[in-house]
Amino acid sequence: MIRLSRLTDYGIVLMAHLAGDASGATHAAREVAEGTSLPLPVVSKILKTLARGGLLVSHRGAKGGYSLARPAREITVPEMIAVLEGPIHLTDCTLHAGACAQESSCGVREPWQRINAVVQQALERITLADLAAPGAAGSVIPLASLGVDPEGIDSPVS
Amino acid sequence: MIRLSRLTDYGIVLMAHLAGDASGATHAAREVAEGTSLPLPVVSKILKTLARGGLLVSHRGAKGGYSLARPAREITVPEMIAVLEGPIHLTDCTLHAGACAQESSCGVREPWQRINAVVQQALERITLADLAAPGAAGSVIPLASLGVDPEGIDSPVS
DNA sequence: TTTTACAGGACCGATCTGGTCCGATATAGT
DNA sequence: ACTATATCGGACCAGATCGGTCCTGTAAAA
Repeated sequence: MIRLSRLTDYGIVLMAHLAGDASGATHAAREVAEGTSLPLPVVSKILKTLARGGLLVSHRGAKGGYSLARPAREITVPEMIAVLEGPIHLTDCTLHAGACAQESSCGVREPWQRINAVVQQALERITLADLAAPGAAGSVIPLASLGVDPEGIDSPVS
Repeated sequence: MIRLSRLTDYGIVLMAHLAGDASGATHAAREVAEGTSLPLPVVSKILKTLARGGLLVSHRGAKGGYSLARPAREITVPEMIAVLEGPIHLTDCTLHAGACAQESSCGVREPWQRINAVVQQALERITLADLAAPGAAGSVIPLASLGVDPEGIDSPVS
């Protein structure tokens, strides 16, 4: 369903949670787990992945924990996705050539590359800061900058 | 990886193959399988799904086969995806509320709904006809209409 | 009536995902 | 120095999903 895995979903929620504080202080995994009502082992695992991917910095030992490696405004959605589950590519053939037996006759491969890029770019304009907005609701995401008319969201494309 | 399943990928290739002829004639599963170099059982299974979803019309019996239910220009990518693997929703919580324990505090849910819509809309502007272009290459997909500058595809977003 | 070809399943193996747990290591405080 | 805390890195497992095959029934054409 063009979906991302639940772990990735959780990961972004965790990132948003950390960005929500924004005091720059470190937060232990346990603390984040309680704050998000997610099981500690899962949270721990995901935070480790995010730290290894360079989106979080970790501090070991007592009073240790995680904090954002960069300001929330500079961390994009596809970046998080890439760290959590690899680079975005809708189909196999967008990644490596030769997977399809008849690249010559199919003519679909090249268009997919572009579609892929379009999705990637659309997501790239959304930063963690957009997701971490406390009250949420309303114009959190600058839809206009995505080249999409907000009014048209619910209506079919002509 | 924000990917769609291989079956879906195949399905779109098959649709493109059928759209490539455009004489409106019916094509048997075997014929399509040979034309795309894909195993017959797989092709058969996918074509059945597409027919059940209303994107293809089937003709049984001798000289039977499949043909497009509508002109290629009127069949969009998300439509095909929806038939092949259900509606597009990036995360669980975009589909049904209550899956997340703390919808109040997380503030991520609502933004995701919008992101989802953005991706959906971006894909909706691409029709089967765009994918079926014979020679392919070049400006098959009207990137301009997607609100994306073609020159920026390979360069990072500022 | 025979042949062709779709309809609708059941079915299975392989892979991936979600989730848990463990020992090792590094830091802060006493 | 010692202890408590908390990340690091990996192994590990059950369950779900996915890709793929096959079989029986039914409709249409020759």
